[in-house]
Amino acid sequence: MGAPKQKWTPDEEAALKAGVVKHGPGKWRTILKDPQFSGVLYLRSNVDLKDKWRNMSVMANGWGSRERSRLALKRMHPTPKHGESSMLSTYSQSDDELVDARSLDPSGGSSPNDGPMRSIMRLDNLIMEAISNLREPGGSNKTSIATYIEDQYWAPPNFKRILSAKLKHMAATGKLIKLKRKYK
Amino acid sequence: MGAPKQKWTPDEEAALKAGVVKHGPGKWRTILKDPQFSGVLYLRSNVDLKDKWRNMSVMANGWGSRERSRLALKRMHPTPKHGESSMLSTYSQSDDELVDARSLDPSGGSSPNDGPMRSIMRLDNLIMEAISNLREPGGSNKTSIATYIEDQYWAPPNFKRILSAKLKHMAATGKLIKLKRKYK
DNA sequence: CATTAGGGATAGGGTTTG
DNA sequence: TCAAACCCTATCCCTAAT
Repeated sequence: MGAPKQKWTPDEEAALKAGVVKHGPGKWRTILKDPQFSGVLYLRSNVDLKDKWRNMSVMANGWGSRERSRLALKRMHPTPKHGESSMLSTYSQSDDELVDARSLDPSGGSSPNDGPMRSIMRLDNLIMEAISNLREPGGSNKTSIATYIEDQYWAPPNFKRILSAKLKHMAATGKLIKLKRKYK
Repeated sequence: MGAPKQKWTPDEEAALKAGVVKHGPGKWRTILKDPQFSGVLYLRSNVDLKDKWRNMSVMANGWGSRERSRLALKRMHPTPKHGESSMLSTYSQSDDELVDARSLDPSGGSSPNDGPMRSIMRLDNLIMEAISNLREPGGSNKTSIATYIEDQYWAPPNFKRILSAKLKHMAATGKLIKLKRKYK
């Protein structure tokens, strides 16, 4: 029914590895268009590259299940630049948790399967921990909070956007006092 | 380098639908900043809203029986041990139509069969909001309240009759005067 | 500079095949 | 049976246009 299976040759696998080294994982179309690899990989699609890389990563990860393959890659921390980020400080150490919608709804489409959700559920605590441990006079800014959390824990690639939105929401709901600049 | 996918929750989808009803499609930033929805959608960007709406619209238009039957078949494969009672409600529950978005209350939970009642219960809030925002000296009359609500939200064809009955009842029970005075 | 529309790429779950 | 290879599509990304 489907297409006949095209088994990956050692040359193709080597080219894929080299492509990931050169362009990074996730840049499948870029790798494919690179003249350095297109001669070997011209039979493959960007989706093929992604799928094959997933399989290779699984094997490299001790023959675990495919779901654990995410752990294989490490991430780099972007250099934080101090500039025009807002200063924030805690306003109450209240015990009530501000939990976002994802964690509230046990029936609605959330299985115990994805890591980002767990990260989001802990964001309030992480932010408090960051501000508390940083102990910067006048509160901590967005950048240093992000840097602290990324240094202490794994963070998803779009973590800065999530954190920014979370801080904005906490400020809007009175969880944080805005010191220097106001959001919105 | 890619992005972990943040799956849309039913609450987020409901808020987006309600936001489109209120502000119109294409007003993504406006929807996002509306306090009525920001509590649910604060993790999303205006582009996220645009993308999700596109996806939802596509599904509402050309979604045949193919996908549904495929998923239905898949359901029967694992664990053929129990009787027939497990087939009841889990699956057919999830297909809500785009057309029904107009009657959704984003702040409410998700009970399936309280549509008309919920609308009427919401009328108090809508009337209050209308009088409050109109700020007409001495309170607002029926016509201007209806105009306001119809301008801000979608209203069913018989809305004027419903509103009229509601206002009459509120006046008879003293709630209307109270509202008018409170928000004068 | 901010926002939106639209095309295109990716991530991750699911399915098929040798 | 099982994993490599392939499919599906919700979500995310990039860019032009305004």
